[in-house]
Amino acid sequence: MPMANIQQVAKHAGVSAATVSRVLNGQNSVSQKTRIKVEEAISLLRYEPSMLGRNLRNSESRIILILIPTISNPFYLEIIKGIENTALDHQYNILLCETDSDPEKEDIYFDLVRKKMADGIISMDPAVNVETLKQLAEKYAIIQCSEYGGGIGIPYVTIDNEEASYRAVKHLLQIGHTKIALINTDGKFLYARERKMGYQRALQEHGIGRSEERGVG
Amino acid sequence: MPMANIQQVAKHAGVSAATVSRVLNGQNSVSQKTRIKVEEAISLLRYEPSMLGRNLRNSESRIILILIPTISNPFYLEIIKGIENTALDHQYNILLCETDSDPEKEDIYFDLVRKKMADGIISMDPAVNVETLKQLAEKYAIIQCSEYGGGIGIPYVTIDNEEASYRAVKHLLQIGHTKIALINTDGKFLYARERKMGYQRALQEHGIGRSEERGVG
DNA sequence: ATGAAAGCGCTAACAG
DNA sequence: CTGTTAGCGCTTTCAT
Repeated sequence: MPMANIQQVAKHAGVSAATVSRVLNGQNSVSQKTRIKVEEAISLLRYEPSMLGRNLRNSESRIILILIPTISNPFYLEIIKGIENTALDHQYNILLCETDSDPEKEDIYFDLVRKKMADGIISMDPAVNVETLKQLAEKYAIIQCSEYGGGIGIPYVTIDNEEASYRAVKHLLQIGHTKIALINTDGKFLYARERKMGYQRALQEHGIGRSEERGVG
Repeated sequence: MPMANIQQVAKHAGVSAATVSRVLNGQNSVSQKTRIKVEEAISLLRYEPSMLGRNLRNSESRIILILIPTISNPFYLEIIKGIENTALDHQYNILLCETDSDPEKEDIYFDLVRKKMADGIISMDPAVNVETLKQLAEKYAIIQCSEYGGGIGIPYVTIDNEEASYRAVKHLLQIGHTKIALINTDGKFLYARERKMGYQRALQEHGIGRSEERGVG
């Protein structure tokens, strides 16, 4: 006995498929009486709506790709969990894609969105092919999500280095420290400059001037 | 400009959608000339076949669920990679599902196959709800894959303990050892008895009898 | 509040 | 070798 479809439920309930669909999607334009009839038919037939039909009709897959260089790196685990939980709350599913930072493997996954198997990509692969990603982003939902992100012209989420640095120093000040050093890297990196700015802002708020600065060979 | 569909490709190539489909699926019942016309139209329109249409038509999602208790356990990583590679070779995709051994989370994933969002499940969660899994297995493709598997009436893959033990001992014998001990656990476990049998089989083949056996408090 | 009808994009059976 | 036709299961106008 194959799985019942929406038509059979409709017949059993003595209504049209459209009405069953309305019940399924929680539209309030259905009378209490009808709703109950439909719900009974649904549980009687153990009906489960098919995502295949719905997805085609809605032109969506409700799948999001997450690109990571390697699944073995625990750095990504917490982030992935967070993404996944939020996704599930919104009836989306996550396809975890290990790229090994290999353009060929990447391309397999890009194809998935071209073929509408996935609705979009959250890339956490710093080595991702930025050109391809940019092109894809013209037609599909793409997010660049890593500290390397930003500045390539597609939506991204990254670390607010200024604020993070500010908060760290602020914390140290609040618990009583007054001599706080910043160990930083070369100012040619944006994130280094940002961190320094946050550091200085916190100190200035407490009326503490930076004392000396020195480089390391 | 929305993505072209199979009809538009057909029109451009001056053939029917059916013929385009045949080209797409590599059927050899298409003349060389027609095939070329179609391929030209495809690349001209940058056509990418939609999996949504195809999947509905074929009543499949080409997605397989892998259930694991936690993604953080490196034990599963190699296995998952192996599964995934094989899956990709066969145009299947893997949805990695962390269950936390929580029946509620499990159920979310079971629903995915009931709703035809996934074609089947490979469960590597020893704590999986066996009853539910058995029921699902009546209608869907379910594999139990872990050392705890087997004996619950659904297809499974597990370790051949007898053979593994046999091979280990055999190896030791081949490199010249003759006094080989088996450190085992209680015989009430099937896998313990199996390992012992493999151990003995190897020894017997080399004409070596087991010497003594003792338990540990 | 409800139904009829059309259509999402594709493939397969059948006919020629 | 190729086209016509039907239909996978669902949602959404458009009527009523």
